[in-house]
Amino acid sequence: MVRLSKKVEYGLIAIRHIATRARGELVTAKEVADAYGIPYEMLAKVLQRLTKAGLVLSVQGVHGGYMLARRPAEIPVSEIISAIEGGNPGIVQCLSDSPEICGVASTCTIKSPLTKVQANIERAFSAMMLSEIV
Amino acid sequence: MVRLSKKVEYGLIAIRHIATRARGELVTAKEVADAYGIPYEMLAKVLQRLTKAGLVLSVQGVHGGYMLARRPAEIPVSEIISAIEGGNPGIVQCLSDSPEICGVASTCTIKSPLTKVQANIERAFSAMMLSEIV
DNA sequence: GGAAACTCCGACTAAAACAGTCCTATTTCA
DNA sequence: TGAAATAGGACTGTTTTAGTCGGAGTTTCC
Repeated sequence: MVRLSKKVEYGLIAIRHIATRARGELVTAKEVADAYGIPYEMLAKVLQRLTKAGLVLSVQGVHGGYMLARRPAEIPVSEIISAIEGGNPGIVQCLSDSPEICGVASTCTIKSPLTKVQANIERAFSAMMLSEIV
Repeated sequence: MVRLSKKVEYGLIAIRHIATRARGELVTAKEVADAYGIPYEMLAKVLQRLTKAGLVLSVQGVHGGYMLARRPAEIPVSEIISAIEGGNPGIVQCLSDSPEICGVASTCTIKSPLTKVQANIERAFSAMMLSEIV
């Protein structure tokens, strides 16, 4: 029906793992990759995106690693997902950010009803905080 | 965030179009394709799947076409989607029908929390009936 | 009975997205 | 300086998606 990408899956596992640690403690990408059998380079890139989005903080150098930027109760799952996936493509092309290149645009009849469904889905992800999955 | 395929989009447009007609009146795939600028052969295949799933009835022959098998208020959008997309692949591979080939399966920590989110999404689609989008 | 109009069906191709890999900086610390 | 870590670009193979093609089966009309 709907499907999250592997990257999102990995990202959720990783950020949850980080969340289980004491606040301020650093966790390396390698540790997470080893713990769950996730390809290291893939995971590294996912964590970089989470860093860019301001969800986790990174420390470079030999004793570096990642830590949460906020408390788990303040991080909605929806934000994790959109940080990894990039934009916010709608449930249907029509509903995405990008201007209408829908093809059926002018005659599209299902756009407005689907807006409601989309809002429901987003609410489902927004309502769930990281703290709920640790 | 989540995205429906073009086929689903076309299917929704088509079945909605059919639903606007008088009960029992036949609508051809060509009519729908022309009306919305949808590739004919693609739409035909989508309608075939809807037929197989028992959502619409098809009549062959020169004055054939499609009509709804039930009243719009009795057709949930979720059923339309899964009729077109086939199985019901979960929000994450772990949650799909197929037995675990997840890779991280044994150590996967996010599976159970996501089950709730998935249930919410399915509810969002199940709650909306075809009659609500005509 | 034959042609036309339509549905039905499966195989095929092209393009895009996804998952994963590789390689190289850059930063930090011992 | 070298090891360990993040940062990030480029690349490849696989899968999914969108769309096409060709043909077969049905019904209706003449």
